[in-house]
Amino acid sequence: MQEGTALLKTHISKRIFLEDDEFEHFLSFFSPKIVKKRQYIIQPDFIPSHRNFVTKGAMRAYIIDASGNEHTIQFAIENWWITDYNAYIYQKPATMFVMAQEDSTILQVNRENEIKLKALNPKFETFFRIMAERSTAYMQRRVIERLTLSAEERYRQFLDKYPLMVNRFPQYSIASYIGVTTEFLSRMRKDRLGR
Amino acid sequence: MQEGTALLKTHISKRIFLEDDEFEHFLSFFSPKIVKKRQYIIQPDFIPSHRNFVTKGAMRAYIIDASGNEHTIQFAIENWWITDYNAYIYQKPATMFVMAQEDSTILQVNRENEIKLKALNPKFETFFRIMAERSTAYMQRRVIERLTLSAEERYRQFLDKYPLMVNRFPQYSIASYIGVTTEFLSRMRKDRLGR
DNA sequence: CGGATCGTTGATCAACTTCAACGGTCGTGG
DNA sequence: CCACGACCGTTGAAGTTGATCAACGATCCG
Repeated sequence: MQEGTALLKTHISKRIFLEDDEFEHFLSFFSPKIVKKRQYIIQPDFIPSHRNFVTKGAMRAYIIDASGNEHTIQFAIENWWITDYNAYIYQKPATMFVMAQEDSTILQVNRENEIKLKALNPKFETFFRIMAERSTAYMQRRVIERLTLSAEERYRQFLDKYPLMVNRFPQYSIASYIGVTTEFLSRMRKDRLGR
Repeated sequence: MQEGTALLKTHISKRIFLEDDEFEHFLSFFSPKIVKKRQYIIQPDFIPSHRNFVTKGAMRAYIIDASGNEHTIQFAIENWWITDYNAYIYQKPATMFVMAQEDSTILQVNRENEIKLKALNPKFETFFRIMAERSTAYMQRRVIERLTLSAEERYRQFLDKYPLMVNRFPQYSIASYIGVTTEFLSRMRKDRLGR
């Protein structure tokens, strides 16, 4: 078994129960890939072929808007999935960049294999259903936070929820994730937070 | 067959293929409910027992934040699902209100029946997986819009995407959905939009 | 008819952005 | 192994966007 599959196995077993041979079958559809820091696995205008599970390192998905500003959509470190979700699901050209923030290793399924997996075993289908449900819930929480909290509160929540992310991603990317400019985050940290 | 199930049947058949008896089986887990204007089907602190499919009328999910301001999380008219997603999925106390904006009719599944359905037939599981995947994609688009667009652009997009919603929900609820105050939306409409 | 509900308008204010400049650090090539 | 440039965070000053508060008018419905 490849390096890193142990992490994915644990990840899966927290969501569904699989027999050993089912695990092996499931994992056989994934292939490992090494990505060097600053290298891209998804770029705008190309259809993203894979859903990616990070087994080592740190990756980041972001968009560049009409005025050239960068907005972080998602962070991913070990045990997180990352892709341009819309583009991957509907197999349309990506609008995001997904970039390695550190030298990383990921496990990839491509869209065809994912579809095969879902058809192969109802448990696999269940796994993807649970993932999607939780993602929806997660994204909805993010929408709610954006509607109801101030910039400072959003930053505090971020520190609280993702303490492991804080030191592995540049500050400007965290600023753009919570929806403020680098400068303003810098000022908040200086004026209002004890760090 | 109950009134309204025809809508749900069409809705399902756009996502998965079912035989007639499977349809009937699926639909037998749902029950219709009539909700009068201004009546609530979900309230904070109560665990939401149902996922709701609107067959007639209009419903709205919103949150009241710490300073007493209302924020619309979701609109639903005919053929839309609505619930407090986080609370329903994890069976925790709701944080949202879900209210009928017009006299409405909905079809309800409760959590236990939904779980039974998923276990009963892999196709049913697939249906819920597809719903969840699309919801994730949808919510992610909303996050991206909020990060990259101005208030005016968000309102224009709303008009563009949900022309049917505009006349069925009060303006302040649309304002809070796109993340501005009623007053500011009113001014935008006056100053900058031809209506 | 009368109150609730909703949208509008004006004046002022706060949150956050923009632009420009600077300083530190880190990694890479010569 | 040093120097230089990229990268990143910080700071200041001024500008915008959108919020807040208060008042008013219209409409709808019972």
